[in-house]
Amino acid sequence: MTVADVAREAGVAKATASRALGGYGAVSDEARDRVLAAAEALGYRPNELARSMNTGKSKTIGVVVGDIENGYFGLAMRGISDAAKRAGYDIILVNTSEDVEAEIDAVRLLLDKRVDGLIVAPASAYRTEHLREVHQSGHPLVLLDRRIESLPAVSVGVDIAPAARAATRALVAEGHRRIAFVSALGTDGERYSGLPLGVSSVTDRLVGILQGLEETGIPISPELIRFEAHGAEKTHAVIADLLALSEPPTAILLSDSLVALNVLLAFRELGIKVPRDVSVVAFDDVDWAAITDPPMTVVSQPIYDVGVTAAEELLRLMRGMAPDATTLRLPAALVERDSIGPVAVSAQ
Amino acid sequence: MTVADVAREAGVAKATASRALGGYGAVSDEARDRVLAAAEALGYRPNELARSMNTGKSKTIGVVVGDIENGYFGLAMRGISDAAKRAGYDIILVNTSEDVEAEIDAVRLLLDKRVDGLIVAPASAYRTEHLREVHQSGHPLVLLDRRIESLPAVSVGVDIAPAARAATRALVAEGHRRIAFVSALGTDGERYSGLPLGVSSVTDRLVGILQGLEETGIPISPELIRFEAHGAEKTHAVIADLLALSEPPTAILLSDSLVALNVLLAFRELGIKVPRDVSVVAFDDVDWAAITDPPMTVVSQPIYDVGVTAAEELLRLMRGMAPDATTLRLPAALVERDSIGPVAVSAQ
DNA sequence: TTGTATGCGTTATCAG
DNA sequence: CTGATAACGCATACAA
Repeated sequence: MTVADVAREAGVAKATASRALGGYGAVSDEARDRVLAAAEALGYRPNELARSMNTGKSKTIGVVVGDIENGYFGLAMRGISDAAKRAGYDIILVNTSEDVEAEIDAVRLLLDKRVDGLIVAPASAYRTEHLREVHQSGHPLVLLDRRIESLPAVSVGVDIAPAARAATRALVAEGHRRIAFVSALGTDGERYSGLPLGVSSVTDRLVGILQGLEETGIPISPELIRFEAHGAEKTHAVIADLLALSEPPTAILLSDSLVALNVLLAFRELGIKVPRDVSVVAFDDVDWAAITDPPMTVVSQPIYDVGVTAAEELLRLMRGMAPDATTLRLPAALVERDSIGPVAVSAQ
Repeated sequence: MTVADVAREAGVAKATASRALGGYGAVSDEARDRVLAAAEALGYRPNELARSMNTGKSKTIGVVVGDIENGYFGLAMRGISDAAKRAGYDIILVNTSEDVEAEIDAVRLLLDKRVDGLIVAPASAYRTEHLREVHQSGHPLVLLDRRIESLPAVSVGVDIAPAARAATRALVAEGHRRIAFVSALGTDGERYSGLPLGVSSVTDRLVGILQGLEETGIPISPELIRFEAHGAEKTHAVIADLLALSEPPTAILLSDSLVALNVLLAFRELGIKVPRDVSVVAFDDVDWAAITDPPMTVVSQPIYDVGVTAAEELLRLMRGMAPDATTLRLPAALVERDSIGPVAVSAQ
């Protein structure tokens, strides 16, 4: 069933049928009625591919994320999806497994499929030529969660540093001076040797933490800043290593909910009690944070809204409007529950 | 940059350039080299929309789920995505918020965009005309997680009944005779009045449970079968109601991980201890199940594999091959941890 | 092996 | 307001 069929059935020209069906141009009421009736009768459905071809618009946006299985992106995805749907857009979702090569391919393929815009959570802050090309060639692009300093594209994420600072100060207020940070970020085995890191959202956490430390006059100990904690085993090793230090941490900040989960698992295996032995604060107020023992103090992030905002900014860009700002950060907040306690006597 | 540009640059006809670029038909090595070089020089990228238009294939599959934010679908999505990518397919993801109308629209729109196939987790077992149409019109369709009795389309899910039966028997083995089942399924306020339910995956759980009960000679108590437990408040109400019964349950089976979370939350508020006061088994071995207090006994489901299998079955269908089977069920397993205990003395 | 001409289903242009 | 006709970018039957 094509427009031609409908036109013939309605006794009008293709152009008229097309106008009536597409709801544009000028069509007499009578002609429109005949066309619509014919379309209904024939069960006509437009071929969106053909339509896209000469409008140049596909009513589709591409979303490229590292791990859709991760609750963080799942929720952001939901926000993107809801906002996009409201505007009549569909979403092509590509999961890169945090692999830059896969990201490069994905971006190219999505452009080949003529998506109207792109939302990308960049896997790396270093390999960014492909995104720069996209941006410079005028394709609407919004960076999700992570920003790239050298790329003036719009980025939408969470203003995490202030909350990280607040979390750190909350720890210091309970007497903690040996405060560790554990992240799953891949650093090719290298130890911490200064900012920035490869992923801005992790950098921002650390920036806030270091600021909180400095303000309270606590010296920064590079040996307490740890990466590569992905997976239960590696995380267990990182925690065991940290605890074996001559001056072990009395508090640990956990970079994301997956790290938090693995750390709690390691604690259980090692017989560590929170907050008796170690105090803990995790980034991201995941749903299960309230049922851990004890309920976990966390930095809550408006992830769904980040998704909504990212999509809305992209829509602005696609309409040719100026973005609200080149870097949009939504506020995070410290949600105090019971995983912070005073420093254990034996550790003081 | 179009094929025409490349052809001109390479000094060949459009058709030759098209063949060289598309990697089909017969092209001399020399011509191919010239075309590829020209394409490279001009930065040519194919317009996949145009390509799709006359091949009839879009290399895209549509996936329609109720809630991408839900870890279950997030993981299944990952499986689908991985399998699809291996075969060179992209995915258009639509979230329906478990709304049938949204599902109907989504299916129609995806077809308009000429997806090559569809994977749908049906929101309802009753409103299925749209899916029947899709199937009957010959479009490759795979049902995810939930099957529809009257629809002979391929469905891929988990063989949950045997595991539900095993879970029930494990409960009975510890002396439980008052065993409840709590689900988030919407039933318009109606109480349980027989099978099947609106969602086959929930029906299957109940079938297994009832079977386990019958086999062990325990009478079925309709008042212990509860629905509508979605959200923390409603779940709290359901639990409070259950516990206020003259003969309250000593064990509860939780239909999914979200229900489990809300029930644990309600327990905490009500001062109920697991398994001292109530024993618990939850469906779906969500990542945090191992860190609850105590670690939770669960029915583990191979969700990622369900996603992979669904995508692979769809690929078979799209290739015109017969499906492996019309109903594919992957095995579930009872993972025993510590949330099942003997019946409390006061309740016996 | 290569080139020519035509079709895919729309929208857009321009007379009428 | 309507109709014929030309794009859109590519694939493909057919001829050379």
